[in-house]
Amino acid sequence: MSKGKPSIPKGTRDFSPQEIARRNYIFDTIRAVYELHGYRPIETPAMENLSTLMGKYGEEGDRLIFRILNSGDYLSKANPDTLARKDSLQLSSQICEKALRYDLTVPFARYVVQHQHEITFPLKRFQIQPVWRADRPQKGRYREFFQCDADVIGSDSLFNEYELISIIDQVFQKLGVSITVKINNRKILAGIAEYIGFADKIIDITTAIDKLDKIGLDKVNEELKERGLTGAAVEALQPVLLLEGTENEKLERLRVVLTTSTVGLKGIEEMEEVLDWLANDPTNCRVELDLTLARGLNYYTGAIIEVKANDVAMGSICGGGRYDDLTGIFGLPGMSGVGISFGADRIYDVMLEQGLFPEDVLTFSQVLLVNFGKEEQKYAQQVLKELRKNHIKCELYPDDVKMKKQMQYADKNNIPYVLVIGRNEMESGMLSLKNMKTGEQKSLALPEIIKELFVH
RNA sequence: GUGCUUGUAGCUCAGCAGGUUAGAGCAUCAGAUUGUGGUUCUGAGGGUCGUGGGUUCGAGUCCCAUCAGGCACCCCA
Repeated sequence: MSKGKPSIPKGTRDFSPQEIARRNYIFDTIRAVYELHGYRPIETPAMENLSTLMGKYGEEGDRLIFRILNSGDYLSKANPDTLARKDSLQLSSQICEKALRYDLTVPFARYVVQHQHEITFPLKRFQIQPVWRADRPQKGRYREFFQCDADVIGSDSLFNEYELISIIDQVFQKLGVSITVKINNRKILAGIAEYIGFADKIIDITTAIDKLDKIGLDKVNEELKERGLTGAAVEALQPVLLLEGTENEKLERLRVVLTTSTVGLKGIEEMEEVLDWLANDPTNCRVELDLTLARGLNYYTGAIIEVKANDVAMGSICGGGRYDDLTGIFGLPGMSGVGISFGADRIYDVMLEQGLFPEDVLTFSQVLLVNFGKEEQKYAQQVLKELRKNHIKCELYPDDVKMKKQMQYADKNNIPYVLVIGRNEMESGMLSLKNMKTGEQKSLALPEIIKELFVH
């Protein structure tokens, strides 16, 4: 980097018109599907009180929250001891009251509690906004990125799980992304932990077995022992890890293993019901029961959902699950919710890599009017007005420069048509409409031009 | 927080064992073509080789430090 050159923080990005156009295509698709299913939009502030966020994402999560330094003489309020000890973590909680939101789910929980008396439950809401994480950026990982959440809160029905999976299926079908939906249930995982005698170690067990396809069975077993499991427990876990067959076969076998676990059986029941709803309205994509799927923040209590793009090396592009008591921490217990979140930026990367964006999303103006000078421009001004009245996106080249330059402008900006209005055209009223893709040029009166542009 | 890796033009890179005024392609701008773009041809602008120090007669090249990117782990969208 040379000295004076400006830059932006690591892990953040500028979005140029092309990128915005493509990103909007993703947002619009998701939004349309959400709306089709009765979800309603909300937005929450970029910053929350730090106390709202802290402790909701685990120890690691707390570390990754971007804190906002208080304004004014913030050091005077800090505890002198903390300051002297140079205890950054503790100090930051004394001099930072606000933080950038880390996801959309916790702010949503806060929103629900705060607005509980205005809300008619169950509430179906969606939210498309950026979130920030002080993570180390790498492929498919940014410090500022967009999440597209949909949640149903205040309903225990597993129909919601089905509907969200169906939404995932529809969105990716529309976008042309080939995916696999992986589902699991936290209760089944709890049952497994109980079955092997380490109910209290469920987090350790799940984070270890989550890595199965990444590091292999042996390494997972090693890690399980490191995390405090006995050899016998690891041994007992093996048949569960290696389950195969259809979704229903897997569940049948699990039912035998987990026969003594009430939670486990409940999880199996839940899973069966979701699969049942799905059987009545099959998805286009594959929906797979994956017992090694343990992801999901620690507040998930039921279903866990994760979406992987097929044939692309990319982390999950959509995730979700059910949380029975998310609002409990904010003083509203017993409110169950289930939600999903599309990672727009990762979806963007996948689609770009696979060339899935339609060409026409890059078209802003439908037609460019050539500028030949003052007189012609006056005529063109009226044409512009008429086109716009007919909702045709158009623009006039603002300067009287040579035609080549104006044509290049149209070409570079993906403007599919150029309208040439010179002396001849003004006299005859027949304007020259050029199709930039085919190079074909037609001499047409304005009403015909409007008709022509309207179809395309 | 841990490990690995890379810094040369706006972008992608070349620069051969340290040796004259640091190169290419793409992009940009201009001209060939003053009413027709995407192809072609010609030309131009643009670099204190990330920064600081060291070794040397001489450093883009070697050494050290530092800063900044990238990738992987952890965790996650």
